Amino acid sequence: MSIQKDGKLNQIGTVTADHVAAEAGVSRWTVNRAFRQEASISAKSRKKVMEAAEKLGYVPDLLASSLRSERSNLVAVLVDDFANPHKLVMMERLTRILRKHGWDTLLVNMLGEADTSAALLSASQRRVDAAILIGIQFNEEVLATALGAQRVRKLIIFARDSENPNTISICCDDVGAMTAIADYVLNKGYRKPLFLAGPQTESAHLKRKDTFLELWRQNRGDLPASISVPFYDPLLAYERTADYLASHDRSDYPDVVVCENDALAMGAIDAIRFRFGLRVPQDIAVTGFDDVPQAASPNYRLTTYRQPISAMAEALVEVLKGNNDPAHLCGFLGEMIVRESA
Amino acid sequence: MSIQKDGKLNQIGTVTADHVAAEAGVSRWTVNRAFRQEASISAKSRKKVMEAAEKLGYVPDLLASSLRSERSNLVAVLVDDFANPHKLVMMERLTRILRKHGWDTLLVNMLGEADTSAALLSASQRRVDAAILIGIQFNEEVLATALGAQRVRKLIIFARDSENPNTISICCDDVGAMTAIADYVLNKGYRKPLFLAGPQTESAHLKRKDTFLELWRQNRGDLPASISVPFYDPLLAYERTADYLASHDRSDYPDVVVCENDALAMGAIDAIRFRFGLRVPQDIAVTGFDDVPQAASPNYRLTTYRQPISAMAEALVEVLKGNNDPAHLCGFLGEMIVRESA
DNA sequence: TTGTAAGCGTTATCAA
DNA sequence: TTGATAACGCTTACAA
Repeated sequence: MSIQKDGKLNQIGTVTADHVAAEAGVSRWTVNRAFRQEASISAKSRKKVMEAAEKLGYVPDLLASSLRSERSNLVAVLVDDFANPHKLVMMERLTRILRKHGWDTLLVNMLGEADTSAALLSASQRRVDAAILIGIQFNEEVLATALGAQRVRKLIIFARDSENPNTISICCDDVGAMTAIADYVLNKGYRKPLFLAGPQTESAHLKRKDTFLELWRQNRGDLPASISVPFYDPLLAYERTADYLASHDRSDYPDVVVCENDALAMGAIDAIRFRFGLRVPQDIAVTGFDDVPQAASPNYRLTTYRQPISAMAEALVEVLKGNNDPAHLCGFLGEMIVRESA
Repeated sequence: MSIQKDGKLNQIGTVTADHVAAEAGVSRWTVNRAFRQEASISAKSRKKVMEAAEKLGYVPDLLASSLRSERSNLVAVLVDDFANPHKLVMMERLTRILRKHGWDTLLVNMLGEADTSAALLSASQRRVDAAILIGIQFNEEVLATALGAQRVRKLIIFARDSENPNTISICCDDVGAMTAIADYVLNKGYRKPLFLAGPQTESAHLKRKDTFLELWRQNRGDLPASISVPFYDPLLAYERTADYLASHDRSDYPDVVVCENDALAMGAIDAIRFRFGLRVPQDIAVTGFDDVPQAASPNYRLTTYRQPISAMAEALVEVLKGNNDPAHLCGFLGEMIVRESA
């Protein structure tokens, strides 16, 4: 593919900065400078270098670059919950925006809580600039231990709030969001909500349930009922909702089920309709959270809340660049998406 | 964190093989050998090294390793279609199985057909052992050009069939799969199928539509109608199906809609139900392909076909290891998943 | 089985 | 603005 200095054909066709330097009649370091924005280099030199690079098909080797420098321009995204379609949305946004700003993404499938340490190890062995957790099962304690042992430069919890002082959380304001939902539900005249929550783990968590219950109590005086499932799985939500309804008298049914996210909301809707033959929203209304693509389907027409994922991803980039004060990154506000389910 | 040879505190706390070597009283190369399975090293030396490594918190640096050797144990997965939930299933399987065998995954968000080249460039700059395409929009021509220019060692098309001789396709046998579906539909007594296909692009494609139509013609003598949408998007499938039904007399309605995948099938079901008030399967039946998690929901209860993704991913690993004959990798057979939609 | 020399392609640092 | 030296941490090849 390309000829090396010694004339030998290189196995993977590598063209190095030295080749370009020889072609352009400059030094290797000038070639390097031509490929960075901030470098002090004359326009003329840069032009010469770029033409030579184009001609030879040179691109900088990010591996070698990462080895010598303190940056790899690589981040790891750790995911442990591929059942929730919202993960797909987050991955799409994160990878797109990270790539736009020059970062590549290492996708690490965390096989469970016990795998946290191994997953972080994988990331650290590639010298990622940061590890981003968009999972749910990681345990704060395991995390702290793993973090101490591994040389992960930054640990970012995305779309979730962590108590761990060594991590940076980027998430939306759960109080603000739940206030929007509670206001909507109240204004629509619902009076008997049931809260359907996800895993009640000790890991970085969502304050949505407690926030909603407290807001409701402040407004109406009574504390709504709540149920939960161990995973954000629509089928579990289906079963749990069905159990709840089956164990209550029709007169004790909620008039609205407020769900911690869309995955749960869709399961709840299915149960209300297919297990009890009731109508949504006429008999029981349902609200979600996330606005996954399926929420818009004619089946669900889900009233939900959309987090500003793109803005959150942009903030993450600022953190990577070191431009952001990590203290104020959990105040993002989204918007109510009103459809027909409530 | 750790002390270097020169006594300086290393910024990122790096413990190198040299540190471990000093601690264990062996050479750096013995440390290296201790960390590989095939190396010729005495059990005693290995034990000494491993204890020292444990004590110092040493792990090999994959970046430095990749730089010198011909392998990076890193593969890129290029995705351009985050709307289809089946992508989430494939990513979960691929990352899990790759990681099990020692490969890390670079997730590259291909922003469109025109981005093929840039996406492959990203991958090549990290020296991936292979680039795996699970997208749909890449163009054969662009691919060929990009492939020539970039130093990607292997290009693997996953779950899709490519004509490009320089790529390796790993996919299921579309003829076998469509035969199973056609047989099922015929045996159930349906006589007027409509085929709902995805993008009819020139890129690596699915032969499902042509195969089904031909099988049907051979069996019944008539050629079924077919329609298509430009993306695998349920909402587009909804609109297209609705258009088709609206422009036909009730007596000309199909008795079954055979869909190229589940995403389209779910859109079709929504249209049949919510736009025309018809029942599935009593008025019009629907079949899918992929068996995405949502296909099992009480809403859809979709009769579909499940590809053996895990087996395909294992085959991919064999290709990476160089153990497989790339000639016979499109013969995977899945299984019919029979539910109530047809 | 173990050790030595050389080098992977880039960048930090300093000198010109 | 440009060039030179040394190093990043590891692995290939070969020698002991």
